[in-house]
Amino acid sequence: MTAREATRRTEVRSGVVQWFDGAARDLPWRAPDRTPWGVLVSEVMLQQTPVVRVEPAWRAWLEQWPTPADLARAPTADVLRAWGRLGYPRRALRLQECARAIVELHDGVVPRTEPELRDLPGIGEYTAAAVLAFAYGKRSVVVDTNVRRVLARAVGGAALPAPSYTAAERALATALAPDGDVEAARWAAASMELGALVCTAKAPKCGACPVAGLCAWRRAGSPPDAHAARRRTQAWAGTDRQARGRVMAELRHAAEPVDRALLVSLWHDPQQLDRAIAGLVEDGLAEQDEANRLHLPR
DNA sequence: AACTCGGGGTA
DNA sequence: TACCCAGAGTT
Repeated sequence: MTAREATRRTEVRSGVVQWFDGAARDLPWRAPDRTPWGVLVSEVMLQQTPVVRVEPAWRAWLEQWPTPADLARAPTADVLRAWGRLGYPRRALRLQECARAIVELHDGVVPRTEPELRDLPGIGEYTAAAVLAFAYGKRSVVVDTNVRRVLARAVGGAALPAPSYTAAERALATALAPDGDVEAARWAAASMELGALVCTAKAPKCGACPVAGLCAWRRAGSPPDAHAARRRTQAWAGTDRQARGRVMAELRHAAEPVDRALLVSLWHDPQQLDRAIAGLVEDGLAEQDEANRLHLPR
């Protein structure tokens, strides 16, 4: 890397962080009275679910279960109902398992080291780094879909990052993270926020970008996405996932165990419905009683 | 490395 | 419609 490139990276960092001082959203999990548990809950809810949908669910969740111990002893059916339509309900299951592990292994306190966080159910590379930075203000390399896009454009000169996270991206993010705890945590929040508000996937607001003049993608003439041909979004209508979602929605609303005959009336393909139910039972999201009726786990 | 796993808002 | 969203776990 040339000295000029090193300088440019430093300017990108400082420009984004200064922008963040005036542009940061007022999110509840950033409030001064937040707890590490509140931060952890927010990060799990935000795994593939947009901020606007998480915010009300997060408020209700933290009111009902303000500590890991509270969630640990809750009926799982209540947990899955509170999760509602956030999507990927296995996350709710893992979040409760996570709370129980925190109680059992860490005396009810969210751990503050990366290995301990990574050992918790539902906590992967991103979430562990995010909790370290945002709950404890510790240096970590936080790379989510926003950061990947910001770095791909500003430093990599590409329209969008590759379909899957690469070692080169991790290395770049690691090299870019400031040395100090406070600075690294601030950079993590700022780079995510830029990706969420300005450097968006579609129609980026380059006119509002603090580092547009430094952006490698713009300097290259804003070339199109080189990976476009390899991207493929998963279908939704008629999929097993939709069938699972339909069953879960019914179980959430039902006060009593649900007869299979009722579920058949909700889905056009009985075999696919069977697969969906078997999958849900396998995942621990649903249970069958002696009369073959379905209900949420107690 | 490639899959699976929800659901809704937006263009 | 298609795309996108503060990813994790399994194969």
